[in-house]
Amino acid sequence: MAPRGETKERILAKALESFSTVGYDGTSLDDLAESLGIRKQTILYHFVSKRGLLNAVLDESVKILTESLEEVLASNDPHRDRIEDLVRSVFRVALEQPLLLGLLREVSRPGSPAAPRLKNQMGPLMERAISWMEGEMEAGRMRKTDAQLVLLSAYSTVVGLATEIEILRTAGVERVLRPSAQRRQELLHFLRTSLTPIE
Amino acid sequence: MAPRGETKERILAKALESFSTVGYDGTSLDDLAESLGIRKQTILYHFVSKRGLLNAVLDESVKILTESLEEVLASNDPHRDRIEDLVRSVFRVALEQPLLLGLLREVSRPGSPAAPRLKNQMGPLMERAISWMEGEMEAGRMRKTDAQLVLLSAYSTVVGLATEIEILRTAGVERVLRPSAQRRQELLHFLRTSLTPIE
DNA sequence: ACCAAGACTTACCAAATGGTAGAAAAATAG
DNA sequence: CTATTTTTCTACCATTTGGTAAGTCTTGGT
Repeated sequence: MAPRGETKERILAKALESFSTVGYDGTSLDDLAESLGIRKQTILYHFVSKRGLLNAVLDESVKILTESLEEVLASNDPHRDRIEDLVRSVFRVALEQPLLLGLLREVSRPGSPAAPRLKNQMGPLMERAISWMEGEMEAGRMRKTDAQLVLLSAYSTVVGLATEIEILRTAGVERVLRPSAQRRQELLHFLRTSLTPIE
Repeated sequence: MAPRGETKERILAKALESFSTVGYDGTSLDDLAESLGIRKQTILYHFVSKRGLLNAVLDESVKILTESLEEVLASNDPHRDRIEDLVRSVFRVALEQPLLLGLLREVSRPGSPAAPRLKNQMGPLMERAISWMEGEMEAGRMRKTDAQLVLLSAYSTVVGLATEIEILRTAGVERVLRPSAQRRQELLHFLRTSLTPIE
């Protein structure tokens, strides 16, 4: 029928959407299939089980995120502001693929079935980021703090911006969603002032 | 049997545990009942439906959190460091009732059935916190930034510390969990350096 | 033309889910 | 002790769930 892997990718896309909004348990294969105009067994054919589908979606998402960050971490150009590059990069992903961060949020819950898989895949990346930060601190280009805490804080903030905004939207004042560019600028400022060493 | 509302509270406690770890959809009333040595219908008797149970658990949790914060926000003592008090207060809750923050995280997902209820309950508190911060900024006691962003960032960080640590535990280096007191100190430092105005 | 492999479907199913109806047991009031 | 109310249980049930088995249809190679 569909000659190429077109169906498979359509399933992956819809699955990402569903997992990241209603969660893993909240996603029914039947509903997913129906929303695709497809029979459930087609899904099971491509991905052996529901768990298999989650794994596939997760793998794809982590890959995108990793590639985006790896690029920044790899460059050694001392003229560029690495922190700014990182924030920009993550923000770009968050804006282009907000569902992707939603999935991360969903899957990084302690009780999630895919939590260990996520650990394995994100582990090396985290390790690199942390050791890079610690290197910067050693060299005096960054104020000495708990690298992991800063990382967790920034990560949580961005994920929060991408997902949890919903709550604040009506909870806070009326107009809440500042242009994301401005938001990014302010997060950047926030991070920089607490990270740049005192001259 | 149990003469007082003892059973009801036992149910609430276990429900909080379950909701905050495996999520709402991941929680089965049968399992919950079994883990309590009770029949499912007893749960349905006290709380009309599963959703009713979630609402009850949520109400209780928000109440605890609100009381803890309200106390700090209310005091007008200019000699005390309000930020420090806030961080301490939230950390105390996070340490004593980590499940409570897990529930918040679960329920604050956009697609959650209890999201609107959470909005309504947390709304006023958020509003107060934000307007307080903006007041501080006006008075020059706090550097001018996006109050909501800072709030979201701090909130996400603490929730992250309470729940998402799991990922970093094995992902990052071996020993990761610094004593929470130290963690709190570093978050405090992190916040203060980016919030105190330049003299 | 034929056949093997891939893609997708229909037909089922056992288990689990949230929920209803009503009986039994326990606590309490008189 | 009896009547009543509160609490808990047994017995069911309709629906949904993820998954299996086996078929049909399509496509591409020879």
